[in-house]
Amino acid sequence: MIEKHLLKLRARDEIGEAEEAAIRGTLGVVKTFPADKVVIRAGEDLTYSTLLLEGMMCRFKDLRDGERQITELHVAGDFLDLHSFTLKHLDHGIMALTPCKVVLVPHEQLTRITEEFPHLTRIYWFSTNLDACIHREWEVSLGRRSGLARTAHLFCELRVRLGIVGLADDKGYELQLTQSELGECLALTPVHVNRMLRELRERGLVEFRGGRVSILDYEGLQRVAEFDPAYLYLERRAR
Amino acid sequence: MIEKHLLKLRARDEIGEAEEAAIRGTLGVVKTFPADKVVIRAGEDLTYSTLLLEGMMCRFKDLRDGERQITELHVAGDFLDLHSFTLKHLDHGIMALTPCKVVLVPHEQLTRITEEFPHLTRIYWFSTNLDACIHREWEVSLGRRSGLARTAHLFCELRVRLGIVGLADDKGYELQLTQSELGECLALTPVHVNRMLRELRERGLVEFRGGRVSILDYEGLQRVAEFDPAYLYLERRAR
DNA sequence: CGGCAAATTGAACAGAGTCAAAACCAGTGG
DNA sequence: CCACTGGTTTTGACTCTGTTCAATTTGCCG
Repeated sequence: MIEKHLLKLRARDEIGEAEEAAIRGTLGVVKTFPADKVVIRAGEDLTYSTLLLEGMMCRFKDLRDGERQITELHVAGDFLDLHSFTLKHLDHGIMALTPCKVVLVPHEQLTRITEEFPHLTRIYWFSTNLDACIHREWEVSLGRRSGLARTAHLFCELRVRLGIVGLADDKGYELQLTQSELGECLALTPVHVNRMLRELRERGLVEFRGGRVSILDYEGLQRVAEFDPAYLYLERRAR
Repeated sequence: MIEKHLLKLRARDEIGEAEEAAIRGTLGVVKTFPADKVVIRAGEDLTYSTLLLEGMMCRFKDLRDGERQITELHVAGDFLDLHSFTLKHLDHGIMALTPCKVVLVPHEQLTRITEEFPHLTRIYWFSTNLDACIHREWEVSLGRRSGLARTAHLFCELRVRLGIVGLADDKGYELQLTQSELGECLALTPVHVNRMLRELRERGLVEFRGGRVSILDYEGLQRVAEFDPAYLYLERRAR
């Protein structure tokens, strides 16, 4: 059930037998959500964290005028709100972008981990820091990259992150998002997203169509995006 | 020496005597840096974290064409790179914006904390999650807010964060940044920053001049910025 | 007093937004 | 089986926020 989660953790650090067992011991109820369902509302009290097993979710913040900024995409294997363990409630919402399956992890279980498994604690701490790395990279995208580069960059990021959990290869990956939703990630209007997708397609870099990203020229795509995967910390560190 | 750091922590949680002593026990060498000095380079191996005692620093990422995005500002009392404890090296640089004083905290001391002080560990984990909250809010600013609102929002954020450590009041606060540096935070050109500052001044909201932010109408400023301090988690949580 | 970075202002330009319309596509019900 | 519906995608024309380029002014400091 948590194979993808373990793949993600083990891409960066070693997880021993006892630690894996400890992780399995924290798992609670399994739940499913339909697409577009808001799973966690900003501000609500949380006593558990949520591990994404299948599907894609996102963190988002709404503005007064109805605009929405998606601040991070989540793929299978990600903890959606491990940070709620320390924050107790979130400053943002979390919603399903596709039908999703999750498993809940009660905070008291995580407290137990912090008291009995210091190394595993550091791994989970790392995991929330990795989210922060992604946020920073998105700040750079939103602040400095052109619409085209921004779009390309997102496709590169997903190529890597989905690749870690076996959901992407050099050919591409499934991505069930609308162009509007892409726009909510990229801070572009749906109209402009469409233009950027056409441009990337006409340049022979990627094609996004029918819920699938087809990578035509990964090298070229990375060049347009100025993509450097260093921020995703793919090296395995010794324990 | 670390009064401001304790003020920051205690604004959100209780710190007991033993914990305070433990924190003091982690402190290593004190260092000073002149303005504009890059203190930590992206990618370099780190074996200590750095606590800012005086001055202002920032996290930044450079792009190929020489552009720079500042992804977070740091004020006295902040850990600049507590996340380096789990990341081992940073995906971004850290530089001084003003003359600064810091104290180094060796990672082995932090490891000791994680092994002996679970509650304090959670507080520091929270602290890195708070940085992520700030990153998310900046994503919203960079993605969705107009130049004017973005500028106003930054002034509001600093009013709150500097206020916590006693460096700001309702009148305003010291801010030794150039308009170019503000532009690197806001992803605006220096020329446009200047125009936004004029607009804010002419509207009677804030005045930024001679290294000082003078708040003329905080209510109005928050309204323009759509500023909601919830993302800074000012409530104290019970232990 | 001179030098130089920072701040300021104006004018032309461009990337992305807005508005509007058409094409496409999947699901629904007669 | 097919017309209808509503959401999504696509394209064009016009607008606007913020950039670029260029020149001037201000202010600090040796």
